[in-house]
Amino acid sequence: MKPKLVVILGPTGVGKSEIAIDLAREVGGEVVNADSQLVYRYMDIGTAKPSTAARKGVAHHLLDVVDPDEDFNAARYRELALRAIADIAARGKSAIVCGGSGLYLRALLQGIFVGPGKNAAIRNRLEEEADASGLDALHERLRRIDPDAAARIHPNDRHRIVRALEVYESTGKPISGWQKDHAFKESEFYALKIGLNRDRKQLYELIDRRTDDMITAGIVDEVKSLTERGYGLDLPALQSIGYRQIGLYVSGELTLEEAIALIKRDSHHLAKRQLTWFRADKEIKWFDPENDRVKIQWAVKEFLA
RNA sequence: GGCCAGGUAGCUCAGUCGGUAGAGCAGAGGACUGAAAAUCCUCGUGUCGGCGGUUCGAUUCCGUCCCUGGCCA
Repeated sequence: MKPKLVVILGPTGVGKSEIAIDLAREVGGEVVNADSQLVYRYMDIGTAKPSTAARKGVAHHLLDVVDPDEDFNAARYRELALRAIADIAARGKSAIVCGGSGLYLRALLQGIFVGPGKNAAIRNRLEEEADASGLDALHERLRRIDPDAAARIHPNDRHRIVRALEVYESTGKPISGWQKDHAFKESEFYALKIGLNRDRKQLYELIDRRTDDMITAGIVDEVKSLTERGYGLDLPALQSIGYRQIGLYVSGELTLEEAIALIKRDSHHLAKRQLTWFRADKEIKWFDPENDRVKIQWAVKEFLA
């Protein structure tokens, strides 16, 4: 019998945290974060990290586990989440996984290929090559060594071209080979996937309001204090929505109004991308976070019984 | 009130030397295996401000009216 796992997922700003915390109180559970930005310390306002007050009485895992300049990724997430879930089970409690990062959720539930991790030396060299001789040249090289991957990766998709070449160069085995071996076969959990969604227009309005609240709550000071701690604005963690735009404001390249408008726009885009990812997963049961609270509770209690 | 510049896609604007129009942004859909809040792909008919005139044919030229902005009174 596989261990049971409750998963709360959905687009940014839809109200996942609140529902997860309520459920945790209701069933005596603990929350495991599944959001790629909430793992970073000192990044609270811009990530809409649930406050300690909101979390009161409910244990949370995988929040604030790395510094903003540390490497973090889906494989590492999987390891830490598996450990947290095992600990929760050992305590006789229910784990409630909550977050909106589709890849992290998939890595947790179905694994991720166990190949080479990031190789900074190779990656940096490939990036330089891309700048010097163009992305097309790299995609062409990929086509020669790994036609399967090249067929699936668009010639403009810089991240994936670089990653695929990185994997090949560090192991001599093409990434498509690693992926075929893994293929997301085994799901080691029996998961109840609860998707939260609401009317798109309403969702965007909520995101806009939340963005204005972030300004009031002091996201500008948060970004300044991050740079004062020595974290560069070019770090991947600080290139995420909110931090990137406020960073441009702080460095004088945008007005505050422009930065706010861009945060709203980019958050809409993010929400849309998240929904595209989740829509493809037919195991998800969808609910309206406002009107279906009771239904969600029933579903979870029935699942855990 | 006069003069000037405009009124074209939800927004900002381009364009048609007369043959009914196209970019960016917004918006929508999609991809996603160690950066994923990242990276990338696809999708453009709208009385071309209203009415009249010239013309085989007007969004384009002419007249007139309305609206917006600027300058002058």
